Amino acid sequence: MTDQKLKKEKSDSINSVKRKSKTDDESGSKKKIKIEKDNVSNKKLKKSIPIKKEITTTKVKKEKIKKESTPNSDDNEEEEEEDDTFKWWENPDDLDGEVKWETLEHSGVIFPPEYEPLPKNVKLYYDGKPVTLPIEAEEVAGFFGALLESEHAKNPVFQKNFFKDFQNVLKDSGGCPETDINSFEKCDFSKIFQYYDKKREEKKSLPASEKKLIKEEKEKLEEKYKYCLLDGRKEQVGNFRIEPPGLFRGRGAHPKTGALKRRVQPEDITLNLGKDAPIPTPPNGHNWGEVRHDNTVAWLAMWKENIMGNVKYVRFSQNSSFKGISDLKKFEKARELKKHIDKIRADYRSKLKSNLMIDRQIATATYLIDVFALRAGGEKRDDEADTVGCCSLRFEHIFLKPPNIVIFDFLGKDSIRFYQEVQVDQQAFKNMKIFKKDPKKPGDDLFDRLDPSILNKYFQEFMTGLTAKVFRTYNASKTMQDQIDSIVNEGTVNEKVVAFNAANREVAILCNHQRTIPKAHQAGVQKINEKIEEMIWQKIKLKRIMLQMDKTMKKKDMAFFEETSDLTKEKELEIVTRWSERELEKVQKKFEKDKEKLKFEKKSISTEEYKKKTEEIKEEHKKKVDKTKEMIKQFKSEARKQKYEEKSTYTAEKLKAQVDKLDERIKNTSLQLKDKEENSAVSLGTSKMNYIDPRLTVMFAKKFDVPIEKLFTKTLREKFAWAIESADADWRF
DNA sequence: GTGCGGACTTAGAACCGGCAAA
DNA sequence: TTTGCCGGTTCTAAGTCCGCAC
Repeated sequence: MTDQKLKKEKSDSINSVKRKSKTDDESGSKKKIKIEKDNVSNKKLKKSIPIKKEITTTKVKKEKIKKESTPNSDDNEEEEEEDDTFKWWENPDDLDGEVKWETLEHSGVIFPPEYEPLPKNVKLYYDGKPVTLPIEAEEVAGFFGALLESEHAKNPVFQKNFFKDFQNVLKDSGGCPETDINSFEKCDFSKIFQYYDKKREEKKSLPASEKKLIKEEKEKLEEKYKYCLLDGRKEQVGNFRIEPPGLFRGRGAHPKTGALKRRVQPEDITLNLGKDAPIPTPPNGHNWGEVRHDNTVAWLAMWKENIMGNVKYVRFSQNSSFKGISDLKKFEKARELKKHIDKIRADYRSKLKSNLMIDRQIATATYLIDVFALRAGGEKRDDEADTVGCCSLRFEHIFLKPPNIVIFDFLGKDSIRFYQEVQVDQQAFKNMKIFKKDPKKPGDDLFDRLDPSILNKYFQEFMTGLTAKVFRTYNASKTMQDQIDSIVNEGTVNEKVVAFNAANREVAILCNHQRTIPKAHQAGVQKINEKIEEMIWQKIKLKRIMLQMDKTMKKKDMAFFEETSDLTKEKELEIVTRWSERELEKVQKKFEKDKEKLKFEKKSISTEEYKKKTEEIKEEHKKKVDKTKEMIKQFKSEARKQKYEEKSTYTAEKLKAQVDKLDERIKNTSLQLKDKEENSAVSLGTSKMNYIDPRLTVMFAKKFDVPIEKLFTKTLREKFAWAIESADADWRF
């Protein structure tokens, strides 16, 4: 199987985890838990109809919710909560079906706070002069002002879309009395920005107690929205807060980025709840748009958003039984693919040579989806960012380098670049060449006969419910299983976690999960590099002192002293200078801060005391500056002369011990740097959350004796409670 | 078969809070 | 004690896929 080989080569080349040989011991795994035993087939899941677990009256239950969720009932609450959890996975026969629930009660949604007008003195400036805006327009100007220093505000498309909508709102709300606002360039939002920035600062610098109070207040207000009653059981609601108005932040080159996302009114909301459930009261003076009782869906409320015309839903939270059930089904479906994958691979391999163009395209696309984990790639509208997946790949997205190298270069979901130079199957290469043949030109579809529905129909021939995305789940979890199999069970817990993360990283790379390199990354790397450089400087200095004390040492241990010649006078001076500047800066900063602090205290102390303290601070600062300068002077002179001060307490042993300590620190810092660089552009979370069967993680934790808390955060532990309780150390994907 | 809307999963960015280093 | 960083959480955009109407 050439492609499997290819795949293996691909992953081997990036894999740095220790390996051991291992036979496939699938049959050996114990099947303790019921899910495992039954292996919940999808058909079975679909056919079954939910059975009501408890029939408790709403009133009683409601009181229970209130009691349980008071924030100060601590431990007790958790225990109670534990008992109350609906363990759906213990009865997998009862899952899903067309009808999703029998009764559903909830409190509706929370609306964002009303707009708070700017103070009279904070204004938009137009053509250099302050102008008055109707409140509606002022709000929109404020949206832009608040983001003034972000990247969005520099994007011309963002500016254009914002300004168009701003002008419309301005017109509809009566216009600006002083002047016509018709040029974005003449608008100056800086005063508005400063106002919001100051507010942000104020909020941040509030005393901890005050912050806590505000938080508690908010929690109290939101309490009842957080939970709902689903078939009499308490379940958590996810996004019960309605999205606040603002400017649409589309990803990549989105044609509508910056457009005004208008305020959602109760009249825009459709609620979904049980027929007999009390209807939550809408905000004063308002009505709900619609109230529905549709028990075939899993949402509590929805509204239509005005930018793209998409529907937004209020749903159950990630740890709800709904999400758990669909996660389990998703991974079971991916595991089912295991049984069919050989047949599918054989089929598309043979169809790569088909005489029918459509079959060749299907086969080639399937190959790409299977081997390179591409997404299906549905068609997109003109008013969306131009991103592609497999079926929507165009002429310009692949470059062919004979004999069989393909360079993929395109923007995928979220405008994340997919760039890979890979060796592909010889026949697949030939096919892609044919698909690009004249008269095809840039802008034309590579797979002109395909769309995801055609491809998915082909997949269903092999397995019901098989679609393109299942391949991603399957290959991701399969990769993780293989990676875990190759990890040797030894070392500290931390080392095992590092090995697990390395495996996780392989999956993230397969799925092309990236993140933009954090703004501070480059600076951070430089800082660490400088730190390492300075530690080496310290170390060499110590070694040179050792030699100053006893020249003969060099002969005794050449290797140890070898690096003493690595540091040139120029380099050392450079390091000393950098160090000096930083030290002086630090001292100065401290001084500024002390002064600032004293200014604050001024009101509460006498003038005399204030004077005294000022003097003290000045004195202290001067002392520090003098001391630092003296050190700088010494270091510089040492560097120039390449001769270092020997202290009376020095002994060869003590110096050697210091060198060892530095070596250890350098090693640790270098490791930290490597990790930082390797992870700077890869995001591990998405694959852990969506692609890696959580039972693999649980298996790893149990088999390698790593606490699950080291691998799953609290939210993930809640989301994957079903996996934590059902997989053991022998579990296999 | 095609186009479209609805319902769901998947995704990175933004935000927040706690903790280690200075 | 403060600050800056990092991991975790929240937010909401952007995909996939299905089913229905024509």
